[in-house]
Amino acid sequence: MKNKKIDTLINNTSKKKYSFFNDVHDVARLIPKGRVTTYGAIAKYLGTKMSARMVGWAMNVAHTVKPKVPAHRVVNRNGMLTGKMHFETPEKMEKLLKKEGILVKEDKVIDFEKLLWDPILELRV
DNA sequence: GCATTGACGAAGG
DNA sequence: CCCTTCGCCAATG
Repeated sequence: MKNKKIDTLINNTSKKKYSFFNDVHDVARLIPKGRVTTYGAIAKYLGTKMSARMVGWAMNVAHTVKPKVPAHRVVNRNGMLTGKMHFETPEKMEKLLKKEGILVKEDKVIDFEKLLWDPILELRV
């Protein structure tokens, strides 16, 4: 299986280097409003299933790339907002999520499984 | 260039 | 069922 789906979806055939980060950012930007996904799901989709850490690392620079990546829609496998502290402001993440209709309590996403947007399921061609 | 660390996740105790 | 360990790969010291 190849990651060509992403390339096709984004039509990103520029000279841009296809790095893991870039892919992560691309997938993250494809997350529909009001939905969330997990680091593992993205990693899995990209083929490096076991390296969910790298996804998180990519999120660390998510706010530095041109089109800001909606990192607030990415949570860990428990649906917990583990990365909120790494945002510009910790409150930003929850605020954005709630703004999109996602309920957050105790740093956890309510009905997380229901809102989960798995790229493997949604983007599979 | 080696060692440590990480917004994670699965498996083992 | 909670806690620890290991794996993964890139960045940083």
